[in-house]
Amino acid sequence: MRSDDLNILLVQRRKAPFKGQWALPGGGVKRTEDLVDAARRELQEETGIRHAQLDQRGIYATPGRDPRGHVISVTWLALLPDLTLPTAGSDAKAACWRPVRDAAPLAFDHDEIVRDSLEHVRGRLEHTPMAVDLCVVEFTITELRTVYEAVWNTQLDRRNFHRRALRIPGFLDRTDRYRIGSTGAPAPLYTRGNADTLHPPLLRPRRPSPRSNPTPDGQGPKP
Amino acid sequence: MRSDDLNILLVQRRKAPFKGQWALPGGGVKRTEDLVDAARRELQEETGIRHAQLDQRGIYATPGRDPRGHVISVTWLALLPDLTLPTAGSDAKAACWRPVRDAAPLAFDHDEIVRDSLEHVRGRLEHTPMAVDLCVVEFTITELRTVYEAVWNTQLDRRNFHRRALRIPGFLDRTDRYRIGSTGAPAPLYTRGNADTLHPPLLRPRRPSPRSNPTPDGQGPKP
DNA sequence: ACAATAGTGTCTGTGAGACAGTATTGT
DNA sequence: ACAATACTGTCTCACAGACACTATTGT
Repeated sequence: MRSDDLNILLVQRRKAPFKGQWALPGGGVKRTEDLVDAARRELQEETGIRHAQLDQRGIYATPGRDPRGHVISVTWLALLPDLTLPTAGSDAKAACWRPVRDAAPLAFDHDEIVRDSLEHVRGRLEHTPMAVDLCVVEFTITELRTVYEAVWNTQLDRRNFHRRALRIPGFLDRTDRYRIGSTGAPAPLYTRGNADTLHPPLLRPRRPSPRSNPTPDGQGPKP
Repeated sequence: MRSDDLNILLVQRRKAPFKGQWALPGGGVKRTEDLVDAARRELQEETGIRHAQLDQRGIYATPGRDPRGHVISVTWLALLPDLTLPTAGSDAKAACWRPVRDAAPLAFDHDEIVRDSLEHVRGRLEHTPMAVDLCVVEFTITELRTVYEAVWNTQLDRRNFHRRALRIPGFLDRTDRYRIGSTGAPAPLYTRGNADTLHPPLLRPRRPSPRSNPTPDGQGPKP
């Protein structure tokens, strides 16, 4: 998450094929190495990022996806708040964050990988506290809602989201601190709870909306 | 599906390691071969089954999962109605269907693979017409419900299931034929519709049940 | 007649979505 | 005073789940 937008981490390729083009960071696995260790190592080598929680996502093996031969790629997913700044590494000329909307076109079949992964995250946000990974350690309900809105690319009703999020047991732990500095009432800060699945789930809107358009009511209350 | 129960296809290993033990069918990929072709070939060699629709499921690469070395396994999933009888092939001493409940213990980490895959199928049944793959070409609503009950390991209300399944556009196409032979009214036969996702989804019961136990009302109507 | 199955209808509780109103802050 | 934000409450519609009833078959 960077400035209320979902970004992905890209590197600019130093070598052929696709030299100079943008791609997802990655590389080969060594013989003695577990897959997740290889992913972690490549991430660090190419972007300097450490300590990210990597979750296995999928595998891509269509013949011809890599002009060098029959390359099988295992993809990994990590969600980070906006604190990290990537630094280019050995195999990469440069590294940067790019809004996921504007990422295409990428090298290899990485557009497809990004598309699949985004859809995966969208679904997982409903049943896991994964969105918390995209917030700083202590966050407000509004900041959490901003994450959901960015990933789902929708507008959510502020009040209904608030009510539903707090109803889920083990999702959010309230602290005794508040976010101040901006205009408005001070917003309580929350941390991630101990639940690893959300019951009930926090479902994204599915119907086109029964009564009216999904327009937030901007007008104030009657005096 | 065999006799209202969800079964998985197992082979008995002919060679070490785990010689004589039951395992999922599988084998190595050749250099020129796409992954799905390798899976299809191994399935046919070891069990004689052809023409199954294989979907990629996951990848398993934990070091030590195979005593022969660092083996990375890509797993594939196919759902079949109960017409097929496996025949043992080259690398397998025998092949059989086994109820998924009674499958453990299997060779390697195949118990874990089975567990993950079952959970995956359980979720997919809510959003895809995948359950139809476990029925014969023309099936009754009751037969379809039996599939859902077997996979989810629950009892579903006959009438509510009926109503909800038929409400989903593109899920089921009614034929003009009926299933007869057993007692009771003739049941209309259906075929799979053209939808590839279910809107609205056919969700499995999540709450413990608000009013009473999930007991079907066995008693007949009042005269 | 009776049991078993298929199909339809009704009722109720829960929850999502829409929206009003109040409280607290900075400008 | 006013704008912006946080929080609470109410209303309505949709639907899941529970269950009653009718229709059609075989024994």
